[in-house]
Amino acid sequence: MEDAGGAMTLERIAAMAGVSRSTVSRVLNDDPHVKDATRLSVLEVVEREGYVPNRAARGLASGRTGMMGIVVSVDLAHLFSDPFFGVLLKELYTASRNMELVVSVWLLEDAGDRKTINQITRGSTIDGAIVAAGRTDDPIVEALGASSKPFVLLGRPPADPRLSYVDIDNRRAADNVTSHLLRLGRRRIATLAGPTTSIAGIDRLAGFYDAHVRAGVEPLSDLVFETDYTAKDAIEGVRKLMPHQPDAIVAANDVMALAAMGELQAMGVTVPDDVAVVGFDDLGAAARANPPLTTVRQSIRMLATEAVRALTNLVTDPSIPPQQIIIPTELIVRASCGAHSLEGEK
Amino acid sequence: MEDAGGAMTLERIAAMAGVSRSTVSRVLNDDPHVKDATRLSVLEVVEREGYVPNRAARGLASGRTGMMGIVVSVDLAHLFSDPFFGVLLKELYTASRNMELVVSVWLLEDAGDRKTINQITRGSTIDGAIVAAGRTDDPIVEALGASSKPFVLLGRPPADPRLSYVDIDNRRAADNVTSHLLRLGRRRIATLAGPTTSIAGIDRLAGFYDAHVRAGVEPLSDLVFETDYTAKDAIEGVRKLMPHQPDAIVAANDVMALAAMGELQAMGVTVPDDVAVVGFDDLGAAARANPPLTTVRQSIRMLATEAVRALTNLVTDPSIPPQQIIIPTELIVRASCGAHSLEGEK
DNA sequence: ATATTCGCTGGGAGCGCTCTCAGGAACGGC
DNA sequence: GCCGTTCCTGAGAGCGCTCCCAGCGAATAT
Repeated sequence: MEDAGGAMTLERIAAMAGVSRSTVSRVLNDDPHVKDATRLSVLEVVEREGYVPNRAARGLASGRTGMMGIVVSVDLAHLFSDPFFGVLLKELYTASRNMELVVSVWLLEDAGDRKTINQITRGSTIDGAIVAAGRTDDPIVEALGASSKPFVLLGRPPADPRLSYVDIDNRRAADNVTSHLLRLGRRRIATLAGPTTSIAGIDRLAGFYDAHVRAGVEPLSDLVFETDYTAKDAIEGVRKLMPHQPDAIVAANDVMALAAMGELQAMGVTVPDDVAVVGFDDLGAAARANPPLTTVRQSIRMLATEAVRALTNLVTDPSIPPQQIIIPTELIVRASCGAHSLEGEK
Repeated sequence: MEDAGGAMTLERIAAMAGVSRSTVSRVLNDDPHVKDATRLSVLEVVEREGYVPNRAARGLASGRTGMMGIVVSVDLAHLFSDPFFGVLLKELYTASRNMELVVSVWLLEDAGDRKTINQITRGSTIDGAIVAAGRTDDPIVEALGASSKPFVLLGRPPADPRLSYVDIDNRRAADNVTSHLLRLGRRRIATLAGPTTSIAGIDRLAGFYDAHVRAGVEPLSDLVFETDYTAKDAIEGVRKLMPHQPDAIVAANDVMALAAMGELQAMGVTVPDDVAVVGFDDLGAAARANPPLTTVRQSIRMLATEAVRALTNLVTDPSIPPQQIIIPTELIVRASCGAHSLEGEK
């Protein structure tokens, strides 16, 4: 398995297999116009030699690089404190591998980094990009929109129907979890909402209202507290909300739900008897909490798989319409909502 | 700034600037044999057009791709629960960007993933790799060693002098922090050691002993507890160690140090008066702990910068000897060691 | 004055692939 | 038996760049 003196080329593989360069190329690209016997003998040589085609040559000749960019334009401190990104990266990687794509990473620390933006949008390094942008008015989104480089956003952009994106159904999920509490008889449901600058925050709050409207319950404005998704904000929120006597709290993520439970218990409030608490994300810690946290599970794997699939479609055929995909979520009922018996409900 | 109809090429830039292809190429590659006036006028056109050279063509012609692989072969669950990797990735990215390199990511979930290993070692996708491998007998290390692809390991390999690596000085750091405790009069110092399968664990334990030997203090075998770097192990360790009456605990990382402090306090033991505690990593949480944790700070930025630099050297000139670099650490003295007054000591 | 060097520039070859086109072999229908 | 069709294969061009060599004019040496 050593290096056999200099780089292997298509031509050399062809000579070894006793066919032409073209035929080997066809085999490598799954062209059906090759006799099975020929294909097999070529593959045998390819396998034996551990031959890997030269990506640069391939890219130059075909115009496609087989590389996908993962573009991250979010506050980095914020990014890595949350295990979400690591898992997302891993799932995007796996999905890309399944599509035989190489993943390159582009971090935009400074949103106005023109040089990097230029390389992403105009450079020939990547065929397309999957973009995680904190703000949807991010310059990279605009720059990609103006270029002809295909890209897929992670997270629904505010209202631009020309963009491709993959997102979870935040609104319906928040509706479901809130409805669950209403069904259990809670009537003074508070929420630790996400920031109104994030679409996810807006959507989750909208779902919270949807549930109330459908149930014919008046949502109480005193019971809405806006946060920045942090444990600190959650604790402050609980202190501000408790005087208004909520009987349940819908937190916009698990980090806040767990912090809220802790603070409630420190205040001598029983969860879920006095106040039910539900979260969003289904972090590993949610199941281990005391009481175990009722929450919304989102499949990051599905999100990643669909994002890569959508991007591949766009790269393969740029004339197709924007790809807009919503990933369903799953309500995970545990004890913190006061309905342990319903465990397993979807 | 829109796309100006089809991809821009060297040739077109050359025509616009009124020079030849070769001259533009020289300008782009910082070749000194270009008149300043010519260089300026070419750069002006390049800038104005937002021209980005075709990476595939460049790679094909030059034999170098300008891409660096970050190869991660560690248990992924373990990986992303620790903020370390995220920070490392970010720093590696930044260092690479400074060197005009594009970063591609390769995760080896299954260490025996021959196809991926083959692409890394024999493919022409990357010029070289920076490798974070959990075990040094990882197949990817062996495969890279057998290939001619330059690579740099993050973390010292056991004893192979032919490999390039960058590591922090774990042994000296552990020595320093232990010596610090000895200097403060502690004589029954326990340690929550890392696993003996990890070089970092071995080195830190060796440093722990070094300090004792130099101080003429006999280390007590009852006071060494081997862990897997987890909070759970730390708590178990504290329970096992306390009957042997240690007056200090050296934890192999901050996660364990913090867990140990918590457990000690739950047992009614005062930190640092009864038992001093020190850690390793200087996580953000270390400074916020109560009492604030004395620990060892390692510069991940420096680690990343040096790794990229070393790899660049190897790629540029494959004939140079293996690059072996040790990054110094810094002892951060806070209150948990019982020497608050020494704050700021290096 | 001519010979030699030097600084700068242009042209040609070719990196290893893909893709189009052309053509030979095998096959069926008449 | 010939022609049209299908199946498979090979040859050629060319993707956009780098690198080497050659060549030009100007500066320096003889």
